[in-house]
Amino acid sequence: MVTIADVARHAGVSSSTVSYVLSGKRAISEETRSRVQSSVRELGYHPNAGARALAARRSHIIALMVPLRTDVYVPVMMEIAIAVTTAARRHGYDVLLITNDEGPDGVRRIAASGLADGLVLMDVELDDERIPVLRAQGTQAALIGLADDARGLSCVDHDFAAAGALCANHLADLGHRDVAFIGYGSGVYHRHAGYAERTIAGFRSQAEERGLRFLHRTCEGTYESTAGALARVLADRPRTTGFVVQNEGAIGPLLSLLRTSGRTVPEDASVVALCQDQLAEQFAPRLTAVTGSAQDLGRVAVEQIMRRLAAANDGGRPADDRVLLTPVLTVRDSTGPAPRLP
Amino acid sequence: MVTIADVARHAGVSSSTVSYVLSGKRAISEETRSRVQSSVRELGYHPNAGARALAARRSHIIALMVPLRTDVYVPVMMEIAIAVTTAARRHGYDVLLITNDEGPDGVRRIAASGLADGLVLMDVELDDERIPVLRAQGTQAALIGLADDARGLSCVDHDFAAAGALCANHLADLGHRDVAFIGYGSGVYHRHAGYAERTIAGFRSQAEERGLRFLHRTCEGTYESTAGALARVLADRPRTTGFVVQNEGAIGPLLSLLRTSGRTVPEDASVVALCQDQLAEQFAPRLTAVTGSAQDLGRVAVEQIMRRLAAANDGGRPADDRVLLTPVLTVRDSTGPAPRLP
DNA sequence: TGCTGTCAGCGAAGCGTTTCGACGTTGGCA
DNA sequence: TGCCAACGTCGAAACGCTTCGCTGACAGCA
Repeated sequence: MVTIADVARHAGVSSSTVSYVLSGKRAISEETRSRVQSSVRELGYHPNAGARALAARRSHIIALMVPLRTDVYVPVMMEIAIAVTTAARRHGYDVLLITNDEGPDGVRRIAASGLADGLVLMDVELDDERIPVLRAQGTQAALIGLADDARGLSCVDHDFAAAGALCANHLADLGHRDVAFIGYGSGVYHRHAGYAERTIAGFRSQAEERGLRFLHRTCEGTYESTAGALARVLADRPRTTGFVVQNEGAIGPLLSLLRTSGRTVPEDASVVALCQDQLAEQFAPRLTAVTGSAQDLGRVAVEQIMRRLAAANDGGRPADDRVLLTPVLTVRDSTGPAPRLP
Repeated sequence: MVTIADVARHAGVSSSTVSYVLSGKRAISEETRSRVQSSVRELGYHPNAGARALAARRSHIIALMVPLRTDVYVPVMMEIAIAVTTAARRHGYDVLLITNDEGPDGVRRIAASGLADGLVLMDVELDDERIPVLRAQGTQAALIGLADDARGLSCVDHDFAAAGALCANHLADLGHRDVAFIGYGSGVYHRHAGYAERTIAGFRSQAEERGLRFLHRTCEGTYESTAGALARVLADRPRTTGFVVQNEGAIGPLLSLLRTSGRTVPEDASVVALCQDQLAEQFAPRLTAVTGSAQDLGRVAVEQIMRRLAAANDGGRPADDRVLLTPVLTVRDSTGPAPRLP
């Protein structure tokens, strides 16, 4: 194992000088710097992470807490996780993966052991029990998702209300009057997942503003469940011509079911999906969809943590901020003018 | 911050005694043990990770290197990642997430800095350039996937050859004579991804044994690409009645296309998917599918690393092992007896 | 009674960094 | 020419833990 002392000896300087060359925290003559740097390269020196963390009281690790749940679209989670990792590396940080099932104790463990300098929390509930722990430990954290009380924290999320509103507007613009919103399973709403509630709220208020009549139906994302939801919609409002789906698992079934029931998309029924573009492109017809960038979510969360860390290090109190990413509606082949109904 | 010295003072013992209570590496009287343990609880002590790593020369972290690529089914990657994390926690380990784009340098960095005690590599290519680095650094590692030369490493993977064979057998049993294999995009085969090659190989040899005539077509997983692949199959072998799909993105399109072309599944055409059960259940009709457990993959990899770590710690040379998980074929509604063709 | 062995616990020496204060050396300025 | 500040470098003290060797105390045995 190559240590800083080996590098120092090789370069003919003291180990503190090597440390300063590497950290850039003090002025070093150009000549010494380059000599040290070539010794580092030549010996293949990598600072010992444990020793560094101990001495500097910074682990250069941020923890990412991911849900075990699979009722949300998994590729999005993965995309966020990878974006967090990539962004963190750009700041010289590594990412520790923690699962949600460790709960508040997990947060305590990570914070108290100094394993991580900061925490990114995914799948945050409106009233999340990890948040008080975070505050108590004084850990720097960024939430992906919005919490009721985010004092002392940073948040970033898609603007789901705007996304819902975009859907309502688009269908209204096309002349639809009766529309249905096929959402997540009831469990998602019961645990007050912010993204689900905010989407519906945004959709609802815009729908009302535009004079749309609408139904909201929960759906577990299976074929049967989708069939049930659709059947209830058509039973209650046979004249429904516009559909908004916020449940990746329900998209395929919904398209099949509409076809089976003799409705052609987009001539007889329009479908707007709230999902990633990549997924929207996979269906036939391609889906008009509302999306936000999952990567941006991860990237922004990391930047928020880095800002907080820097502020805390300068003795300041990190400013709380709250970023909402604007969603985009991409018109494809699954939406069209409302049909004339008999 | 609570240190081991605080706990020692609180319990009226020396800090080495606290350490021994926590690690169990020396005999401690029952009375002392319980006194220390309650001090630990009362003070909320968590050992400082950096100090522990420095002194014990063990970080209690394993690194997981995940692909950035998205041409493999992402939920499977996530499932593996979560299984690795969960399994590692059961052994008192945490998981560091590294992305593939760091390549061999990433491996070097992690190993040389002592950040992780072991490494789990996903998406291993047959001739992977990270492997020599692993060997050179003497890092304990487990590969998910099979490499050409795995000396000094442990491997675990699905038995893809057996999976391919299962598909061929199933279709042959049902009386199909002309079958098609819709695979991944050509890039996957060009980089010699083991899972893709081994599936085809297993399928091919069993198909030959059973006297099946078959075609292999690559497919990018989009609607167009699937349409192209299917069109070529039907042009070359119009009597094809059996389909094997190993490409999650192609499943939905394939089913739609078969329907559009006037073929009912399973009466006119049978479809076997190589995909997770969860996905297979989402389609209509539900798909007969061949699967292995992604969770087991992660769990086994962690156990392999733990074994290697334990062996290395006892001064021994860790035994290389290579585990192949047996896949399972679940018959659902997408396969049936071959139709009588005119 | 003295010797040996076991058991519990203690003290101190690291582990490899970072960082603070100190110390020559220069150069600029009066 | 003398003084001071800035610069570049060094030495040493942490950082909080693990672990090795040692020491009493006590029991068993001859």
